[in-house]
Amino acid sequence: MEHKRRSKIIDVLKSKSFGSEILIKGWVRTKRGNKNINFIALNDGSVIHNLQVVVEVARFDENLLKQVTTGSCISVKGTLVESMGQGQHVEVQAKEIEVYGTADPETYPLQKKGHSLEFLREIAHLRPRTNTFGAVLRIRHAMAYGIHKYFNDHGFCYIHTPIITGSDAEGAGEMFRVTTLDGDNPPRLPDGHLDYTQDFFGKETNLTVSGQLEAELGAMALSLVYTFGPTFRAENSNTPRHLAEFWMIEPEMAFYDINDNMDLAEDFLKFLMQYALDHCMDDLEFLNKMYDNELIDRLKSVINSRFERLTYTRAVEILMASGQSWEFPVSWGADLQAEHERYLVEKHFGKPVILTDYPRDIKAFYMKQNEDGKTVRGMDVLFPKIGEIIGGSQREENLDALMRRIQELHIPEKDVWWYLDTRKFGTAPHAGFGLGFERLILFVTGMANIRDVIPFPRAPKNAEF
RNA sequence: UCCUCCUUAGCUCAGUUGGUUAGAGCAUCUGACUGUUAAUCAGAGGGUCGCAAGUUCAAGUCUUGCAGGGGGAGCCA
Repeated sequence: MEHKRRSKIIDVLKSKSFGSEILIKGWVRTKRGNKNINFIALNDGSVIHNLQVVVEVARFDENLLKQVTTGSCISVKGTLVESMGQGQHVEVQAKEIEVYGTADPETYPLQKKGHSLEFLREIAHLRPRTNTFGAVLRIRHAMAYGIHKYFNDHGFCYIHTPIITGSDAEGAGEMFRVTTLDGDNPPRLPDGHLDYTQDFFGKETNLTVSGQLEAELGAMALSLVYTFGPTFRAENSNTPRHLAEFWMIEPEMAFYDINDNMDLAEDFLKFLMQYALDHCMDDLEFLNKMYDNELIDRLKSVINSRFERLTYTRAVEILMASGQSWEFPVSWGADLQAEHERYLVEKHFGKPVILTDYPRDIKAFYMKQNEDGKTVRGMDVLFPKIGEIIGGSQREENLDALMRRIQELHIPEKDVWWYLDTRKFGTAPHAGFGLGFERLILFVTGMANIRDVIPFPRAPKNAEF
């Protein structure tokens, strides 16, 4: 029995083997034509472009062709030919068509005409079949691969940190509880509190808000490590830049100080932008045309710019001298507001900015304390359009200094004894940062809402699909 | 969570100072057309105006509450 292998449309479109027999499979985007000839635009997700299938109506059963509608899935055997029409170089002259799955045109939600992104969010199970989400998902894949490639090529070891954590000391926000206790009738202690000793892990557990503390443990053995996994925040954040479930990349490097950390962050981001330009140009051109006319120029400009590095203190001086009127006043010691960051990145410098040496009271306990007693060696990378894309720091490796901070902030020592042990046994200067994967994808795709760069977004009041 | 705007046909929207039978484009269906490119042309079908209550002779339109969504802010990645 003859068995022919399916060709991917991305390869067919590049092929010049005119006259050869090929087999293609995919989903119908549109069908048009007249009673003599039909044109089917077929897409299999391998590339944003469709392959045109030419159907001589007389050669096929009428009922078969009736089933070929927008959204249906078909298999086509035919001859690869040079296109007689405009708009494409190659097309397939159909000889056999098999319908795998019909799609009732009366009820299939996707039309050949464009849909709003808001509507597509309501049909997230079908939106990968659109040009936009095909492009976003291919870019998202390329960025995930590029991240692993970058770290692998630079001698980093990929560490899998736990999704379920028994520590609530990470201090990165509200957590989702993980439990097998009976929600209707949970065991309670005499004082009324839940009795977690009867829970699955014998203690209170949550979904992770960061893999950083565990990544630091890895860096204290393997020197260069990174995590890349899901992260969960139970914050009631309703913005185009926040998700309850998102993916984060967290490299952690022994023997790096904050300047090494900044060098890595800048080089890493530029590598990823270049990787997108090198491997996703078809998709970027589509997004550039449909959503953001400056997208490709912006990616190139980031690659070619030197990120501006300055201290928080210097940034405050610039903001106070700017003559701008702020909704929130600028003062040393207060966290910078979105409007302040945007001014620095988009107006004052016109390129990515890395702010360092923040007041210690507005930053996490693990950041390396400076000699001035007021600031810590934190760093935030601020990007145009999306704001903070990376947050990181040199870590406090001195046990006494770290202990003082933990006591000041009333962090229970019993929860972080294992973290403190790294400072007790062979401590080393080290640094790291966290990159929000979806924020990276936002920047690289030019999409405006973070719910449109993850297949199935999780956000307050939204866990469908 | 706060501020603000929105919710009318499958989709995107219009709907006047409250007034009789709620409109358009696209999509869908039927027909026409010998190579189309978001094909084109002609015709047809398609609505509990987000949900609930209230004001009024009369509510898509005004008021209140609730739900969902967009934008901005906070929290952050």
